[in-house]
Amino acid sequence: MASYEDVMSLSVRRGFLWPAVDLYGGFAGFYDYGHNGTLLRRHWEEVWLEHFLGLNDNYYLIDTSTILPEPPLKASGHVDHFTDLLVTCTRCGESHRADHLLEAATHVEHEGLSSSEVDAKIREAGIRCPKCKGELGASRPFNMMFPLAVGPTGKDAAFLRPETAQGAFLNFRREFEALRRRLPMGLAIVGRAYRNEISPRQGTYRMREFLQAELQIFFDPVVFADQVPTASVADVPVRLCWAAEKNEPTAHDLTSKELVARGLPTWYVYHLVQVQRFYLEVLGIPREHFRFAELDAKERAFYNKIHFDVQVRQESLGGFKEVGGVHYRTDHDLAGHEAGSRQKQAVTVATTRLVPHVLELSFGVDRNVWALLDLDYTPGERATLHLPPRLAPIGVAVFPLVNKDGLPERAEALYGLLRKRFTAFFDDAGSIGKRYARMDEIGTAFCVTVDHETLEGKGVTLRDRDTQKQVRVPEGDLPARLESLLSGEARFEPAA
RNA sequence: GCGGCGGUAGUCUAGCUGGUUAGGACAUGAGCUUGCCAAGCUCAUAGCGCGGGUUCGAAUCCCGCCCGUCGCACCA
Repeated sequence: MASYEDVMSLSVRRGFLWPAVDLYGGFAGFYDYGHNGTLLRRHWEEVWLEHFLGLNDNYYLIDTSTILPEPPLKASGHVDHFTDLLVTCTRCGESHRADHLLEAATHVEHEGLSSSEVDAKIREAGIRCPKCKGELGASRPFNMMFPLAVGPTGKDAAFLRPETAQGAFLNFRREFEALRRRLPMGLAIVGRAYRNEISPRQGTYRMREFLQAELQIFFDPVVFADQVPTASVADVPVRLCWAAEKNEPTAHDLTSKELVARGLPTWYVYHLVQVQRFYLEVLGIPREHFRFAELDAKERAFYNKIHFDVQVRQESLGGFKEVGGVHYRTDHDLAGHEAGSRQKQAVTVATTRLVPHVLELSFGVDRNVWALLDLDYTPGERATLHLPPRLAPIGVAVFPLVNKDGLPERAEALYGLLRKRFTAFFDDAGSIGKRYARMDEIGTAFCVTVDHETLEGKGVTLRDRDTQKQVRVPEGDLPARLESLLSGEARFEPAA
C-alpha cells in the first residue's frame, strides 16, 4: 500500500506516468505514460487478453474507430443521456442540473427537453435556487462527450467515443458472419475513450482521455447458462457487498450457489468468478482488497439490468475504488442500433431467431495500472514494487559484479542473448547493491549477475526480488528457468 | 463549475514578517574505487508553475491564469 504522494513520486521518478503537457503547466484530465509505465500497461493488457479471451474459443480482439458520428450515439442513448442541461443561479453562482430541479419540483420525469422548453418549465413552476433562493439563469447544455467538426463543412455532428463498447455493437453483424454465426461470441476492444469530466482528479482515476479494456459477450439468454461451465464454480466464494453497504469498507464471501439462490443468473455469477480470478490469481490482488459492489437501480446506467462494480481498495485513493464493471446490458444496444440504423440485428442460431443479449466485462486500464502501483509499492528504505513478475516492466536485469576482468563483456554478451526472449535490462553503473535496489523499485523480479565464477564456467547468480535470495544457475539453463519463473509456472526456490 | 489550502532542481524539502551567490538530502552523469545488496572519494548537471502589478529591489506582497489537493456538485 502506498499513499497518493508515494505513487506519484515513484511514477514520476521511475518513468511510469505523469501529468500530460506538464512542460506547459499541465492539462487537467490527461496523463502520459513513460517507458516503464508503457511496458507495465502493455503487460497488463497482455494478461487481460490471455485471461478473458481464454474464456471461450469464440472470443476475439477487434479494433474500432474512436470517432463516431451522431446517429449511432443517438441510438445508443448517449446523445440524450450524456447531455445534461445546467442552470446557474444568478445570485450564488451555483450550478444545478435542470432535470433534477424539475423532477424535485414537479415529481415528473423530464427527459429530452430542449433548453428553451426547460427554461419555460422552470419559470412556470417558479423554481428558484435550492441553495440561496436566488433567481436561476438560462439553461445551457453540458455534454460529457467531446464534439468534433468532421470534414470541411463540419456540419455533421460527430464525437469522440465515450466508451469503446459501441465499436463492438456496431461491428456485431460483420463479426457474426465472419465468425460463422455462433453464439456466444465475444468481441474485446482495448482502446481509448473520452469524456469531458467536470472535475478530473485523483491521478489516473478520473481522466478525460482514458484506456478501456472491454469484452462484450453476445449470447442467447435462454441457453447461455448451459454453455458456460457453471457447475465448476458453484462452491467458489465470491467477495462482494450489496448496494446498501457500498459506502462501508466491508465485503462478504458468498458462494456462487448462494448468489444464484438470491436470483442472479448462473452465467452472470460464473463471470463474476472469472473476473475475481483475474484479480486475485493473475494480478495478485490481496483478497481483502478486492470486492464486487452492487449498484441499485438508481445508480445503474440506463442500459444495465444487473450491475456490479469491480472495486480495489487503495490507500492512495482513500478506500475501495471502481476499476471495472460486470454489466448485463440485455439487448438494449443491438435493439437500439436496429432501430437507429434500420438494419436488422436479429440473427438465427440453430432454430432460434433472436437479438442477442450482451454481457459486458469492462475495465479501466489506467485505473488498474494505478491500483497495481498502489498495492504493490512499499516505499521506504528498501523501496520495492512487488508486481507479479510477468507484469513488471523489466523481466530480467543483467549485471557484471564489477567492471573489470572481462566481466562487463561477458555480462553484455549474456544480456544480448536474453533480450531476444525477454524484456531485459543491462546495467554496469554504480555498485551492485545500487543496481539491485533500482530494479526492486521498478518491480524487476529477477536479476542475473556475472561474477568471477562465471568465467570458470560455474554459471551465474539469479536473484529474487522479494526474498533477495540467490541461486547459481548454469548459463545454458537460464532462458528456460526465466521462462517458467516469469510465466508463473515455477516459483523461485533458493535451495534449487 | 463553486469554496478552502497549496505550487522552490528528477524527488523530498529549507527559505515566504521583501535585499540569501536560493541552502540541504536523496537521485542523476563522469572519473577513481568496488569481489553480491542504495559503501566511499572527487567533480559535474539541474530549481522559485505562467503572466502582470507594487517596490530602488519580489521565491517572498497584490491581481489574473494554469496545475494540484480537500469539501460540495458531477460521475450517463
